[in-house]
Amino acid sequence: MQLKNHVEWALHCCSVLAGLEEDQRLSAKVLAEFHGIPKEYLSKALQNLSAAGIVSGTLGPTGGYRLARDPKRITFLDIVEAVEGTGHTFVCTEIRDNAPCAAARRAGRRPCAIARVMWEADEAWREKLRSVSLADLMQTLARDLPAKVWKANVQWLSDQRAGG
Amino acid sequence: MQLKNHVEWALHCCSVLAGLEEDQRLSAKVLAEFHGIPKEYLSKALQNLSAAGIVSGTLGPTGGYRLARDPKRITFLDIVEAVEGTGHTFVCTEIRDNAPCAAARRAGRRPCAIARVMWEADEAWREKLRSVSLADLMQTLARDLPAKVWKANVQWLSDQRAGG
DNA sequence: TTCATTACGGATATAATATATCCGTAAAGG
DNA sequence: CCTTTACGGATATATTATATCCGTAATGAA
Repeated sequence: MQLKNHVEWALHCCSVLAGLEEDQRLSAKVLAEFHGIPKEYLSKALQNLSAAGIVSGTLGPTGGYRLARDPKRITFLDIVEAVEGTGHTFVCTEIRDNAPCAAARRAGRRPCAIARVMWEADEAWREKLRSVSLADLMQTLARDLPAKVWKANVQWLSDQRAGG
Repeated sequence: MQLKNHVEWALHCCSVLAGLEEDQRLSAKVLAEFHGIPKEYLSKALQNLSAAGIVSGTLGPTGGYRLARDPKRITFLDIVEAVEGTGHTFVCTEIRDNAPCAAARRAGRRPCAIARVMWEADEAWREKLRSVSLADLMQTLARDLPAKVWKANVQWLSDQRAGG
């Protein structure tokens, strides 16, 4: 069981967008080149983020993406669910009902006890992702990344827009 | 991202095995029939459980599976990992290094800040699964299941062995 | 206007994984 | 000796992930 690489891409793109000035935008092309990933496929992830209201995309030569709201109010879970969906990792197919001796009385019954535990684990996972915002990540990155590297990135990104 | 159905099957099989008397065993065939699932494919899951030391399989006409140790000492995580593997749901491909302007200094560095958060969420998921034992599940089932249903199941299972 | 650039979305192709079946082997019991 | 069993390898099919391609409409610049 693995998350799709869209999740990794989306998280990194959001962290880059979070470092932008208020009126700046980055195109899918630049984001793809910066991360060394295929542009067309990345676009799908960005469109998911857009549909989820996490980023906002605008058309035209000066268009591109920016965050749709304050990084404090964007959680890891928001981003992950936007590209990966909101389903449980565990899908209960109610095989308890398949027993040849099983009573066929399924109405109004509690969910399978096994599924309940698995879903609680899913919720613990979600709760952790819900507890970390994009702003939190930026703070961590500010500590982790050498200022030199940070600056080089910012420079390169703004060059892309300038150079055309 | 979904767990494979082997996880559901393995959990249900273990819960059935946990209800057995000390010297009883159940064959893959009976377990498959009881759950209405394909025997050959279920066998793969049971063999994984066996390799992980969760169940013990014996050959011959009276052979089959039983739990390899006390249900108190078998956790949901043990079972899930036996069939699903122990990998993280989030795989970090270090795309931060793909930036055209990135310094190529990867040695001795902390893991990516994004990956760290995602892995903490994975750990929260695992911790929850680690906290619930097969014995806990049996207690829940004892409360959930009407005595009548429970008895019918036990009866059917022992009939399989008797009837040949 | 005209043109280049962009997000967006549908259609399609390819690779990887999940799901499943089949069969041979060795062990164990009747 | 025969049946039943776990076990493991090989193979087939279905589903999903990954990726590409192209048409459309919007936007800004020349």
